[in-house]
Amino acid sequence: MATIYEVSKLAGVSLATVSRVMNNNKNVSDATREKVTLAMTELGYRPNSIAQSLATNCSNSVGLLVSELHGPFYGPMMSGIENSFRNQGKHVIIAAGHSNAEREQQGIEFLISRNCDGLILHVEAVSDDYLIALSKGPTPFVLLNRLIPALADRCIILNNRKGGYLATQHVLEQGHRDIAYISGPLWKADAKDRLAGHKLALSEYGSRFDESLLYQGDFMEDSGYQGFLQLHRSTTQFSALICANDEMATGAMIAARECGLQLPEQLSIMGYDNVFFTRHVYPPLTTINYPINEMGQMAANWILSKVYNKGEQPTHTLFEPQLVVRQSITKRSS
Amino acid sequence: MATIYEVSKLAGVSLATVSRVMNNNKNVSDATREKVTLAMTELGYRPNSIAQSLATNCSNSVGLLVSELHGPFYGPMMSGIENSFRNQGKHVIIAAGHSNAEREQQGIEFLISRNCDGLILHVEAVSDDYLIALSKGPTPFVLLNRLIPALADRCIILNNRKGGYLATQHVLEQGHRDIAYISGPLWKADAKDRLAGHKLALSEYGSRFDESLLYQGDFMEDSGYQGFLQLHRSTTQFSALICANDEMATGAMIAARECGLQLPEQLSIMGYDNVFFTRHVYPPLTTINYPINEMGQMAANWILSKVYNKGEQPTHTLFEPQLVVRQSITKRSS
DNA sequence: ACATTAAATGTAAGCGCTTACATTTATAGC
DNA sequence: GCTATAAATGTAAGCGCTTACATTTAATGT
Repeated sequence: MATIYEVSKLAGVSLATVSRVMNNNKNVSDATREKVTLAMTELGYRPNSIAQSLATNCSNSVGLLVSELHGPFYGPMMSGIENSFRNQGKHVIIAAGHSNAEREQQGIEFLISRNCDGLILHVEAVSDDYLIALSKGPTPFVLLNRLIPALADRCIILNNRKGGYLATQHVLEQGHRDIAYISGPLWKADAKDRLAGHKLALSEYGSRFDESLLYQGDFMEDSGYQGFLQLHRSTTQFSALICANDEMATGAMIAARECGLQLPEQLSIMGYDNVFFTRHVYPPLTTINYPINEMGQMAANWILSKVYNKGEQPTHTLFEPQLVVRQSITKRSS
Repeated sequence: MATIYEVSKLAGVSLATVSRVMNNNKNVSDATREKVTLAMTELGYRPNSIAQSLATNCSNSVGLLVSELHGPFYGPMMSGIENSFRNQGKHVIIAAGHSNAEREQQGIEFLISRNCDGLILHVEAVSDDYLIALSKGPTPFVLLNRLIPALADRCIILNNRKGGYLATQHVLEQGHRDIAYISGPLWKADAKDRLAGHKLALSEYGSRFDESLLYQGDFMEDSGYQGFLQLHRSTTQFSALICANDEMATGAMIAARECGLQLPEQLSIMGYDNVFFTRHVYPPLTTINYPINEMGQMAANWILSKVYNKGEQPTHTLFEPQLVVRQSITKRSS
């Protein structure tokens, strides 16, 4: 691999000049710029980005930590992010945190030790305090889907309470009154917020919240399955089931069908997230849209502007959910 | 950020010694090793990986190019890969190629210019010749899901012909004789191989292949939808439909249902890939398992062994598909 | 006690770039 | 034609590490 030195020799100029044309410095005459460019192509020269990073103290890389690399939720998020970065010449280094405090922390440290200029973090297990301490460090980061009041300006979140409200409102308006709910793990803020929205809608419509109709899941498919089974066994009847995310809704659908229920006739089911496969389950799942792709892009923007002084300042950090009506909720004529 | 220099000063040793303890060089007395370690923790020292890379000419990063970051197929692949690498201290830089020759090439060049030590490529559009030329270059790479005879030793692939055969065999054994087929784009080797397997099974069972029952899709959902519509309009009848991947099968299911067909009673549908959501569509899709996660790990192994001399040599590069029976194929009692 | 050898440590030259500063060359004003 | 100023180019000192080689120190044999 040719180095800048060989280019300078071939072009008959100094190292500095070659560096200048590489960095589009204005102080180079057209003639020499031409000479240098020629020499570069002749040698098939490519700048060594490592050396550049060392000299400039900027690695042009941003770290992205997500819980899982697979799964319907993270894909679109990473897509939005990679896209924004690549055409700015930044690259993204990925790591998975597996919703586990230790591994999340390892991931973050790994990314930092990799000299990332900035971090985009989708972490669930690590504590607020840890993150606050991290924010005192030299590596800037944004948080996706997590609100820490002390770090509010770097949190890009969804209005989960509103989403929870929207979901329940829709179910209520279709005439359902006996509504079961499978939540996420309630130590996670988003799970809590969604449930809060649910309760709010209930009370606004003069329905009271029934503890025996609540099952706490873990956002994974199987807990939706288990949740339905448990709810179904209990004595309290319900005509609709709201799940705090789509995977659990899917699990619940499978369980319901196994229990002989006709869907959606005998049970209406509601999801949350609007993950791509919700269109494909049967019946197509009514759900709440989570604009994760856009939020990913916004996170990328944040980094681009705060770390690299490129692009516009991110304008909003609070995104709004939307109801997506499909066919898993039927009207209940009472 | 503390540098090696400050550590050496605090510990009262030379730079070289500090470097030695960092790299676990045996020629350091326990006493000084202790001193240095102490100084490091006291200063909160972290080696600058950029500087290390420059000095060693090894970036400890491997580039991963996939068609899309989202989608059910790539997630598990990336998962397998990231996992293998991280606990070896390597990091993965991702880029998306979007099944488009130009963007794939850009992605590869981007990754190379980023000084990746090795590349894992899932490319579809770029030519064999380009890849062969690339293989003469200094950056080693493995190919995932693509066979180039001249580069066979670095191709990790699935026996797609066999998979195609298995799919059709199963359908035939359930008694179906009139079988429609929605293929992938036939310029792609995998699409071609799957179709070849289909034809082979057909002929082995004394059934002939009917051109009018073939529709060429593009592996995306909508082409399954369109494909079914076109096939359905034509005069030739069929009791089963085999799709060259799960997304198209899903699209076809939707179309079939829209045409008033009862699934699976009036039409059996077969997928390919065993993407995670196939369990969730209705009826659950019978399909062919593509062990993409394992193949990703194998690719990672390849890099680990060839580039970093770590881990065992990858043993096999040809993976075998397997039939996954669910409920989308019914027995045809003729 | 001394030479011989091995182990531990230090010295200094890179790795391929950027950039402040110095120097040279061109441009303009008189 | 000569100075004042701006533009173009060059010089050289880093950036934070690694590593070949040189040097010092400790261990061993006699």
